[in-house]
Amino acid sequence: MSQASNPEGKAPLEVAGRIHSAAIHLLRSLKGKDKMLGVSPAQLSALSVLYFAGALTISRLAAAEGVKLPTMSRLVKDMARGQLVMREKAENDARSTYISITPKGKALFERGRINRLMAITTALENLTDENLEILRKAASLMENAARAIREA
Amino acid sequence: MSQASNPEGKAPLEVAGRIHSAAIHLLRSLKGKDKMLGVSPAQLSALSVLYFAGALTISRLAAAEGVKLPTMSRLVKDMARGQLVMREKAENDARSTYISITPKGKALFERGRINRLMAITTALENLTDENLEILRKAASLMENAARAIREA
DNA sequence: ATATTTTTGTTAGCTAAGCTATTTGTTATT
DNA sequence: AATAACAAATAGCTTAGCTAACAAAAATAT
Repeated sequence: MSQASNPEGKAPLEVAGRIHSAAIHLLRSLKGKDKMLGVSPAQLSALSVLYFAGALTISRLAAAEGVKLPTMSRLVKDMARGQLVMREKAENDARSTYISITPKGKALFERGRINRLMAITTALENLTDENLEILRKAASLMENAARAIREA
Repeated sequence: MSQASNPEGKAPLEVAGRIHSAAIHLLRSLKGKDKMLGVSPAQLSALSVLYFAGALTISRLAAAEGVKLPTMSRLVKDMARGQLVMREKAENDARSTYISITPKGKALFERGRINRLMAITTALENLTDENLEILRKAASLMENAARAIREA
């Protein structure tokens, strides 16, 4: 067992609270940065999945976003109308449609992403390399935790 | 100057991306945990501000949540109908109303908070004390960054 | 003192995003 | 061949966001 004490076992709960709060506050502080893109948060979030994961069926996209299928169906319709994504029939299965991001969608997403990351980067500007390394490691731990929770 | 190299200056941008992504994924993984409370995400989030910050005017509550005043006005109306918050006239200023969380609202919020924190705690269960300490420090750095972004 | 402007909040009316239930077409199972 | 399961779309409802318009109170100017 590599773990150390945790005398009362309350440290993890306290750390959970801090990380939870920090994640909420960080994302809330960024909420305003997407305004000028003229696209909604839900659409931006779906675009992000398509950007990184590539083409997905509507069902899978809905699952990835944690929403129900009809919600994603309409979201895709709206994004397709705005030329942000395109539909492709699956060749195996006539029921499925693959959704992929268009160059226009990609460009828009990248613009928004830069806005957000620049805001964070500026806020991190004066950190030491040690602190940057702490954040890097913490990000990895948080991704693991997120996966564990998702699969629980 | 206490900072070290950052030869290309690209490390902070990369760390920003990782932290941003980790925060999104962590919160998305928790999205489902509030279902059984029977109260909406927007209401839960407003309750959380009232829980920690105490009584606030609707304007200030709206600002804290990053929404416009009419949005919060209606949200408060709905929460008041559900006995989750109560209104109190300000004695100085007849225009203002202070909103505070009720015992019922407090109990509901605490139940939801425990759900979320237990999920995270379970996911963190096998971490070493060193890693817990990394998360604790990272949370603090993220709160600072969030404040810097908010005030930018 | 009075008039004007600013602030606080509400209401109305719109759009977007979430949901469940229903329907249609397609694939898998029996 | 019949039935069950699945993918997607649509309809209809609720909630949450917005702007615009309004009322009342406070602050500021004249």
